[in-house]
Amino acid sequence: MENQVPQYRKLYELLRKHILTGVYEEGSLLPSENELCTVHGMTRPTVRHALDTLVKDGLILKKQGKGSIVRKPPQNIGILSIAGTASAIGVRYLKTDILQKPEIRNWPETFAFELSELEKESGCIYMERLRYVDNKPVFYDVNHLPNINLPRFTSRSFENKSLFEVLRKHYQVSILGGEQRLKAIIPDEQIKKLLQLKKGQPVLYIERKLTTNKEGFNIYSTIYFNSEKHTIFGSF
Amino acid sequence: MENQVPQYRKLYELLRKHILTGVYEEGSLLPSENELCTVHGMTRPTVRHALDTLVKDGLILKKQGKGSIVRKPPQNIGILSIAGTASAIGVRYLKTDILQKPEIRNWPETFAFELSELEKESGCIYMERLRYVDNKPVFYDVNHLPNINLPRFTSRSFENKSLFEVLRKHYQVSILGGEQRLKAIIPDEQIKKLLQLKKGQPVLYIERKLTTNKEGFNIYSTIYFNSEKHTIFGSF
DNA sequence: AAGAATAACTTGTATATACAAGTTGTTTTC
DNA sequence: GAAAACAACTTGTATATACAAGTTATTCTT
Repeated sequence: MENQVPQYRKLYELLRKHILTGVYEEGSLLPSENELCTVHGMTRPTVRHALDTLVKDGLILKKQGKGSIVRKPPQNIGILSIAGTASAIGVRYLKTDILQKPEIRNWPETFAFELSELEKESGCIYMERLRYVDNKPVFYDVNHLPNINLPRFTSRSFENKSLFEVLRKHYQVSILGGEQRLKAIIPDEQIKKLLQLKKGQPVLYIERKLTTNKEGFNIYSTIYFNSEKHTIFGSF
Repeated sequence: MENQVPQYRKLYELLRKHILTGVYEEGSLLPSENELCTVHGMTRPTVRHALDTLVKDGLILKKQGKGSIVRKPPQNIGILSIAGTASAIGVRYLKTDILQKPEIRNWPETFAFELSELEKESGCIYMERLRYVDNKPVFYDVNHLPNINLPRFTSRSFENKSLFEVLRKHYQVSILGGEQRLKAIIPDEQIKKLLQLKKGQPVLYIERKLTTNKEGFNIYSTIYFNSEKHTIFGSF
């Protein structure tokens, strides 16, 4: 009754947290499968299920006879973490301004992607963010998601958490994949102002649709990215 | 002795082939797990392992109580097929000009990526291509690959074959993954001329490193893309 | 001391089984 | 005839077990 979260999932979440918070260092070994079994009171298939999920996330790398090697991040969803051309460290100190708190709206008249009936009916949650590296704006994103089964979502704080993290943690929504289109454009005045661009400086323009484990629940984002001092980085 | 390929892998390969060749249509259901068990003489965990791999590939989508839905693929490597904003059909009629036939050179002094010792020693093969959609140039790429064990490579024709196809077919080199960095830039005069750009039109600039199944064999590309009428499209 | 064999670990593959939970069509009930 | 109950499917989770295969450190042999 009370135990709707499966065991392998719990172990996965725990290990994931420990990897990301640095309990296990990059390059070191996770406890062996048998150890994890005895410690957490489960059998090997269950433990392996959890580890498989971590492998899929790219957080560990398994080697037969050796163990599970902690791999810290690319942590990209598809393409999309920011790598500073000088140092990639700055990423972790990314600050976020919420320009528009999540609010319920109608879908825009013209939309870059096609919506399902369910999505159309549900209405959409809209939010805008401006993100800073070294106190300079580099990343402006506009997000649309369907208003399906997300209790209290509009009152949550996203200040320093990623949107994905909130969805994963509180609503068990995980990103399965997606598609995106990229262009180089000369931005309009509004974008130019927001990103504090120099005259003639082009921006990366990205339209994305992310599919999730919840049927009919997709996340739509439009991104404007100042690539003067940073680049969009992706590994695959 | 002779049976080094695991059963789940065989089943995976078989189902994969059947999905890609159209034995199962998009949206239809795969045989149930129990059916697959009896047909192929294995147990459910083994069958499920095979199906898990297909899910990871994005070739099927499982639904509890329902079955495994065939999902045909985008099947891109990372980002990088071109989708015309008007019609994506034009892609197939992409023409290629070889501006610089493959030739052996030294590695550039400054290079966007770090090279291994092996790669440095081997020298590099260099080639440039300009690619057209509807007889207009949209895509200019500069490629560097290490000169490791590629007999007769510099004398091959790449006119209408993809570089990857030649590598795969003739040298058993397959792409495992890679990383890339993207920017929006204002191009210099040379690029502007090559891509026949209007004044002030920015281009997408991409640096890529592709890793292959051959240890120490990576492919490095620099791409300039005119995104006025087309977009870079990727799914993941 | 150097190399070969071994033992003790690790993950990989596979079987056999059980019940939970979601979906769908059929049967029963009203 | 319509709604509720049921049965028969589907995939999801989990246990218990066994052996194969790769890695590493130790022990034995030379």
